[in-house]
Amino acid sequence: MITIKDIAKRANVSVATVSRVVNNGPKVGKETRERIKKMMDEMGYRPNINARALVTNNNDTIGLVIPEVLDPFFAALAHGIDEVARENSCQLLISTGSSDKNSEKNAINLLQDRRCERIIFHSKHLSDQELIELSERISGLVLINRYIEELQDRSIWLDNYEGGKIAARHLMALQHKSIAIITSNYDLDDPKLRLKGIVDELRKQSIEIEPDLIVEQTPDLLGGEKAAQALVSSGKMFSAIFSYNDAMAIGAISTLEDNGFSVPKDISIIGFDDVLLSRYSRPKLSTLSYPIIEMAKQATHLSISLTTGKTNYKGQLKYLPKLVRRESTTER
Amino acid sequence: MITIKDIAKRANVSVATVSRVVNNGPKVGKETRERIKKMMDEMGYRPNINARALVTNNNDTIGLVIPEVLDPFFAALAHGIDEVARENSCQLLISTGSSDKNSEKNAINLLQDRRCERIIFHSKHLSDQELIELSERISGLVLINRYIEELQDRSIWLDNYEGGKIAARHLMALQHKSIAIITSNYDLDDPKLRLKGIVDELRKQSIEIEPDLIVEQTPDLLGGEKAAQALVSSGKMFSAIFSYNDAMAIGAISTLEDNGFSVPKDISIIGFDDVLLSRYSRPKLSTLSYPIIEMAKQATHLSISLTTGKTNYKGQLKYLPKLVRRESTTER
DNA sequence: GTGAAAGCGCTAACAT
DNA sequence: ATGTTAGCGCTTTCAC
Repeated sequence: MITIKDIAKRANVSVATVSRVVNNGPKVGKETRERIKKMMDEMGYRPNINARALVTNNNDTIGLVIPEVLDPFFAALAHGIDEVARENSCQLLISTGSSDKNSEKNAINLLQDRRCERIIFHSKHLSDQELIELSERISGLVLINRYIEELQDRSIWLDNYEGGKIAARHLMALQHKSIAIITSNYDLDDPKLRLKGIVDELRKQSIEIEPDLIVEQTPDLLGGEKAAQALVSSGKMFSAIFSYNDAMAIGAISTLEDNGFSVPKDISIIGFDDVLLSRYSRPKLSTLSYPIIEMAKQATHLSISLTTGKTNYKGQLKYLPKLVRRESTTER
Repeated sequence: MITIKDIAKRANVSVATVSRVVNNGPKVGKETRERIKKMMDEMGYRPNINARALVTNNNDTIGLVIPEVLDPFFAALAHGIDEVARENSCQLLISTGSSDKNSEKNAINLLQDRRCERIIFHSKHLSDQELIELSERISGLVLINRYIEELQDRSIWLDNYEGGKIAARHLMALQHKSIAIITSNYDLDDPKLRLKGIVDELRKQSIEIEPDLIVEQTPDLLGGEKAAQALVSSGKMFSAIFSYNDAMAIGAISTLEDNGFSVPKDISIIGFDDVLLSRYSRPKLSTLSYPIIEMAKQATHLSISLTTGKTNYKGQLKYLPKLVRRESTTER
């Protein structure tokens, strides 16, 4: 590998000068600059990022902590970050495995080992306090999908509670009175808030949800199938389902139809997230939008502005889901 | 940030000794080792990977070059790599944007700048020769979804041609004689090979595909919709569709049903890839499996074994798609 | 078993 | 405008 020294020698200048042209620094003669530049790509010089990082403590990397990359939701999140990162010539470094407290700590540690100053953290297991402490040590730390008051200008989040309410209003407007709920069995804020939102809003109209009609499962396709199976087997009546997310909703539809129920004729169902596929499911899924890509992009801008001293981020911090009405919900 | 020096000072030993215990090196007294270890996590010491990388030229990173991370296929690829990488305490570094020759070069350069020795490369635009040259400079370079004879023990690939043939046999077994094809409009080997496979196999039974019934589109949901629209508008008759991938197939189903055609009653359709969602589409999609996660994992093992001197990789290199028969294909 | 010291490739004072 | 030099934090000979 050819280094800055090789260039310096070949060009009869000092390494300092070469370094200056590499970094587009000032104080170097126009002629020299051109000469060195030419030499650099003749010799195929590529700066060693590790060496640079060692001295600057910045390696133009943006870290992302998520549970995994296979879930389309997280893939979308990663995608949004990647796009903005590239615009700012940063590379995306993914640290997966944030499925419990320890793995979250571990994931963030790995990023710190790399002296990664910019981190988008999808944390669901660390305490507020722990995150506050982390934020003091990591200047570019941004939380996504989580709101902490003390860190409110570093939190990009969606109002899940309001989302639940919006779904409730939609279902009530369609005259549904007996509503089942398929929710996640993970002990997290998101499902709780969505659930609370719908329950609170229904209660305003004196509609109560039967406890038997609230079923918990893993928040994925398979979980949706199982949940729907449980609902069907219970023998209870209901005309609509609120699903924690689209994946569960699509899984549920699959099971419902297999059991002879037509969606939405017999049962309406509304999802949450508006993943790409909800537009292509049969029937097309009514859902609540979760503008995760946009949020991810903003998080990245925020993180970058945090680390470049310009604390001039004026973007949005809180997002609201929007009702996306398609075919899976209809009048009772 | 606390460094190796701080530990050394505090423990009254030299940095060399500390370095040895960090790396579990030999030649350090049992008692000293314990003492230093204890001190390290008391003080919360974390080695600086950049510094280490500078001297060892290895930063325990595994690079991945793909066009983007949003596509579920590439997300799955990334996921497989990530899993094996983590088992080997490597971090996944994603370099996206390999959508043309220049961006592929650029993506791989960025990884090289980071002195990343292990790279899984999904290359569709660089020439065989260019890749061969690259492989000489990057000891852990592995190609995925591409076969190059000279690099055959570093290529993990799927036999697309055979895949086309398998689909053809399936459709013929169901008595279909007039078959339409929805393929990708990207100038790549994969669509060409799949197309050639099906055409060759049909021809064996003297079935020719009408040129009007071969339509090219972007290989995604929207492309599938447009392609199906074109097919429907053409007014030509056909009883089955071979789709380049599942995304297009699902998009096509959407359009077909919107136009009053029932799948598979009126028209059978077979996809390619067996993405997670094909199991949950309505009707469930018949398709050809593309074991991309498994392939990605093997690619990672291969890359790691390439860089650790043990060239003892004895895993699979070539993969065959398998017919996954579900509901979207039926007898004519 | 342990330490001293050189050096990885680069940046950033500080000279000139 | 250009050069000299001292590190950045670590690994790795080579001595002892």
